[in-house]
Amino acid sequence: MELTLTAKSKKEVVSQFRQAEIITAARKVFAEKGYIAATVDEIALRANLAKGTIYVYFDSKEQIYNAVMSDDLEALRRLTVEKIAAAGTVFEKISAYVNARFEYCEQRRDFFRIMYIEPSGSPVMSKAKVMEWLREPVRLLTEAIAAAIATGQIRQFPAESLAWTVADMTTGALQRRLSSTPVTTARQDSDFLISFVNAALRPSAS
Amino acid sequence: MELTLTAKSKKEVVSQFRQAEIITAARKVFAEKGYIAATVDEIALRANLAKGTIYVYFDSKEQIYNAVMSDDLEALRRLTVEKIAAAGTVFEKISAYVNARFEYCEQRRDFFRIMYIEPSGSPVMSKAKVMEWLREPVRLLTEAIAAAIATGQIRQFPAESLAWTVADMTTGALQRRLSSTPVTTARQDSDFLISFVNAALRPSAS
Amino acid sequence: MELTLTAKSKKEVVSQFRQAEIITAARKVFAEKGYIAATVDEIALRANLAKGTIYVYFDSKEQIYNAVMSDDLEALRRLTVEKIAAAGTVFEKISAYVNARFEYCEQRRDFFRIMYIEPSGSPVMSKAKVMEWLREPVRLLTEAIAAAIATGQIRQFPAESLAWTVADMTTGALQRRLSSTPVTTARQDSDFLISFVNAALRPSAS
Amino acid sequence: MELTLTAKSKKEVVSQFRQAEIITAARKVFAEKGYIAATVDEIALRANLAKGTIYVYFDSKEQIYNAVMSDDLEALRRLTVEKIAAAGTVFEKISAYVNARFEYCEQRRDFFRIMYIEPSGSPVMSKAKVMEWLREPVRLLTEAIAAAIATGQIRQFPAESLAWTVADMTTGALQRRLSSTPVTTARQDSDFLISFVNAALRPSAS
DNA sequence: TATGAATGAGTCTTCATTCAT
DNA sequence: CATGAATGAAGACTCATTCAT
Repeated sequence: MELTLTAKSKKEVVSQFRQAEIITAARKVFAEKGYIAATVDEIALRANLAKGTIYVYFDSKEQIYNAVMSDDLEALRRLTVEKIAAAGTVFEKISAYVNARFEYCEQRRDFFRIMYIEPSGSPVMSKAKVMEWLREPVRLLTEAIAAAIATGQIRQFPAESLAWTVADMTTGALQRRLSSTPVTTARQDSDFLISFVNAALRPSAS
Repeated sequence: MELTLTAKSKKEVVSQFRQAEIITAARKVFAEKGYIAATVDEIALRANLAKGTIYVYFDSKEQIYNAVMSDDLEALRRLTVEKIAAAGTVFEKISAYVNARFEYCEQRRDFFRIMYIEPSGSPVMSKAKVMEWLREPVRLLTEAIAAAIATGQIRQFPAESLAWTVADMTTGALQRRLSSTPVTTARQDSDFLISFVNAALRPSAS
Repeated sequence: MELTLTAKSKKEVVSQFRQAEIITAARKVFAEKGYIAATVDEIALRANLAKGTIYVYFDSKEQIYNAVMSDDLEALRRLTVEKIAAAGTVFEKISAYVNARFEYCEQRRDFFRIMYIEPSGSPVMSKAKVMEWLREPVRLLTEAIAAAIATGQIRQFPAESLAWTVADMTTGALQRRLSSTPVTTARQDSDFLISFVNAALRPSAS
Repeated sequence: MELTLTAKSKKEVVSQFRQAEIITAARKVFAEKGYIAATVDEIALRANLAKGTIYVYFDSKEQIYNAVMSDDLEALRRLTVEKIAAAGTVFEKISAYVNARFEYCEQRRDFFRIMYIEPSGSPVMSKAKVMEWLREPVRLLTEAIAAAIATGQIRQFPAESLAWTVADMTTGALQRRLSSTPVTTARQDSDFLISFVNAALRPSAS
């Protein structure tokens, strides 16, 4: 019994290890080439596996892509949500969102490249899922903003639009950092964004 | 004499018409599929032409893509630049930028889809050109902002970062409108963006 | 009546003129590219005609090729046959063959290029015809040689093999002159061939 | 250990076998159609492989062509050079050249068909190489002839022209045997050529 | 007659996926 | 499980030929 169990576990461990290896290799390739131009051959090469082996762990190129995305999207979602939840004021929550994005981008350039640069040619099914993943932090932001508006802490703006705008500004800044050699530090960029939003939010001095 | 002239003109007109037809068809296909996944076959199909005919007017798929992009990028650039130039104050100039973008997006959804969604796999040469095209309006914005800061009209922010952020916010808003059925009107979105930026720029009441 | 006749003649003249123009252009293109790689487009270009016009005078690319070949093969055949007939002794006849070839090659490099370099991909039907055209001069040579052998003027060799060998030597020499910049003059080459054959033919001093 | 070695060898053997199969099939197709008219499809068909499989072993049609040519040209060159080197007198060396050509042609009709019939459209790079390959035996012949002339063994002729003429005669004879059903045996043809050359070379009985 | 735009069959090449070992 | 050879469906591009003007 135990033997079998152990054997199974071992297999599973190995299996998970392989999957992770493949995902890591695939992430790089997708980031460089985009979904369509990426070849399973190259993913296999970078994973130091034979092409056939890839198909032992994944059914299709699309499935690999989805695995890559789920992996990172989930991590990014969790990180962002946690940071936002941990923050106190709206200002801190917005700050938390921006910083979480910048941090994760620093660690996971490849993933961000896929996210921000990936074509419509990528598997469509996941698009909805992707949106869902990204939406949650914005929802948290929206709620915090709505509450702050209600208590007059900040100026009256449509809460959801505002939350999305914070997201857009962040995305834009990161995207620009990824597509060309940045002339400013990441810290400068995030600080600017935060102070800019803060300036806009401060209630008008009536 | 006139006959010859007319004849020549007619041919040229037909030729230009065909090119335009192909560009229109290609724009749709590129918007839907991205550069790599788009097939010349489908472009031909949508233009109601045989595949071979496409190659009478363009040398390659890449050339079609470049034609599509140049066409729209130049129009967008001109429109934006003109509107900004015509505007008086910084606030009006920012407003002009946002509105120009929203307007053009309204007319040219397909083009915006290509712009915002286009993969890394697209022809590289044009990428640099594209950047150049997009950069100019931001440069104008940057200059106006820098001047306004110098005269104390608006709060002190890094001018270029600010200009790009305006662009990012606009892009983000449009992108979201394109990828899902929007719940707000375009007018509401652009108005929000403008008032948000204005709020941030107003010099602190010290 | 006469009017009609004249009109017809004029048409025919023009038609023949056009055909000749096309053949001339085609000869050059076939010589440079070979049958398959040659395009009707380029033939039209060189003939200063529209592509469609080519098809007014010829039914197909193959027919153009055949016209080119017939044209030159017939001229070459006639020239060679006449020179051989005009010559007196075997030695002179052989000399005539070699010289006719060298001369014609000098004037019609393009044709020779097609002849000697043309692929198996060229229209097969004509191949047999081509052979027929080339065979006649060799037949004359064979007869002259056979007669000379019978009278003991020259050494005993299989007459037909000998005649073909003279043709081969000539062909080979011309071919080499065509494919690289020759270091010897045409005259030196032909003189050598003739003296070589003469040396071989002289009856053994028994 | 041995197992591994054997395994590896087996794969390599299979791989080499496949390459050879493809080359063999390609040789036939190229011989029949010429480089341009030959299709990869047909090569695959004749090799009993799918088209895609061809591209597992070769990168392009051109590469296949080069492989075919290198293969045979090198073998032909070596055979000829060896036979000439092994021969003693000039007469024997010439005889060796002719016989080597005839023998190889007997075994490798397809190759000779490509060689003698190949169009101008074939890959250009190899053309120079081909010439180089063919030149060496002629060089050996030239040297032997020059030496024999110097010692008065044979009549005075320009050595290089003479060597090329021997080559031309041989080529011509083989070409004719290939393009139509020969009425003479190969032996008769080669014997004739050799005796013909010998007759020409014998110093004049002064 | 002359034209050249339009056509579509045919070519090389790539690559996701399968399967025998 | 791991492999990588084999496959064949697709895609970009070419060009001989046709046909409306």
